[in-house]
Amino acid sequence: MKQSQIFTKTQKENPKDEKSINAILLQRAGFIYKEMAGVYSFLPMGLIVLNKITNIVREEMQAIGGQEVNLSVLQPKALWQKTDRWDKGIGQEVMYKVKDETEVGLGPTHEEMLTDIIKNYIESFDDLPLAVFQIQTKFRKEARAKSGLLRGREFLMKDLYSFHSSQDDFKNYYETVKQAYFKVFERSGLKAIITEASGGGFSKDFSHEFQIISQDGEDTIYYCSCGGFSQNEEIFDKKIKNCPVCLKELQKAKSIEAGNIFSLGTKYSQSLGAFFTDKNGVKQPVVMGCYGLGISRLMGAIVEVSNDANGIIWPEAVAPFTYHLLPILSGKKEQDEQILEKANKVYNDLQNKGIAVLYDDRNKKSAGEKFADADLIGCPMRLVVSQKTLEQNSIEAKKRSSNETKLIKDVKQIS
RNA sequence: CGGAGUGUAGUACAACGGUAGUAUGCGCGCUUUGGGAGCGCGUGAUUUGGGUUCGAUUCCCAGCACUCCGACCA
Repeated sequence: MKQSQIFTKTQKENPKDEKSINAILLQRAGFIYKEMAGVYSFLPMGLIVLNKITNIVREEMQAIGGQEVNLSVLQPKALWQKTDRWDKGIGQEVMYKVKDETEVGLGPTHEEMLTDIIKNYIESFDDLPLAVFQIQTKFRKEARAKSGLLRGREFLMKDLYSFHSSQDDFKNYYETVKQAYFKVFERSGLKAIITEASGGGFSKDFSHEFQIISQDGEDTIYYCSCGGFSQNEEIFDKKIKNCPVCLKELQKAKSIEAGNIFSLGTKYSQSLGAFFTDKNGVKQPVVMGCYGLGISRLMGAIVEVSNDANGIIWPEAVAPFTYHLLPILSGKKEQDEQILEKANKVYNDLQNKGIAVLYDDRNKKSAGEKFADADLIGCPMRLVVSQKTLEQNSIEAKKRSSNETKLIKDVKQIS
């Protein structure tokens, strides 16, 4: 991609009225555009990143047998009344409602809708288990949207629901999902701490959050570095001082809840009539689990934990481009032609290899501005072609995360 | 939803109740090119509605918007 062709531009100044790092850097670098509090549009580079995270999540959900669907955003009122959530709880507090000829809600979550669908197809124990997920924009009327992508009123979320014929089968699948979540975070370049949380009336054994430690997080967790213990402040007994596993002193930290998984039991299957016939011919309610993961929030969290004074430092797996190629001109016509010829060749070589590269072909821009933009945008590797590198018949390479530069002879060395 | 703060060029900031200014961006010209380059010319703004006043960007009231703190967050 040629930088001159992208319709976004970087901004030198921090936006007024934004305090959180992710909101400041993502807007300055041109990844997102703020429409309202908690509502952002994704611009070309922002969408590339969002799609990369989406694909990681999709692959891991498919790997554990999840079948992808796309449920409607518009939700019928009658369905939510069956679970008594239209006038109470989430339906009353956070669902946007639209009243025209009929009244409908904009989906904040999809237990009702999906349970209502699957009950038409699940009849026998033979039809279970089943795991269904979607990656979709959710709407929630947050009383206080804040911190850029960390808490929005419109956001991209993956929601997986599982359906089982027994509690034991659910338990096994719950463990499988846990491992899949760890893979998602690891692939996204994040360290997530699995944390026990309040179970919404169910056992805390089956309610876990995946927390990413960050000062801008809204949650507080008590955890041990050994990985054996972590609890959300909501349920933490303050008398506990040491890790029950390794006996080390517990630590307290602010954190971002990037995902949560929990048991639903038979609450929705009973109220919506999702039953199956067991081996003995007895009618039983389907046992359910629910597993959420905020994809746009994850993008914000990555920026929160991976940045420096000059900008974003994208982990390679989610970076908008792997390489940022900068020709630095000399002002002398003959040399500049050589510099551009070399840079063009490097660009074409990388493109031909299928490697994502952002080429800063804005030749009116000064060297300083190009470097500053490269740091702000945060591609993992920077390549420079200049008079200096030409004299040594080489290209300069530098990792965004490091200050060291090295000269390489050819792009073959860097793939 | 309660509390506090802030609304001025695309962006970031100034302006005693009396001609709205600076920086940056953008356009043109020339000079520049390894960390947001220089000079010249040009472009471009007071959140909305009331009120006080001879006169309001400025003071008062209300709305709207944004940020922060709190409550809330299946």
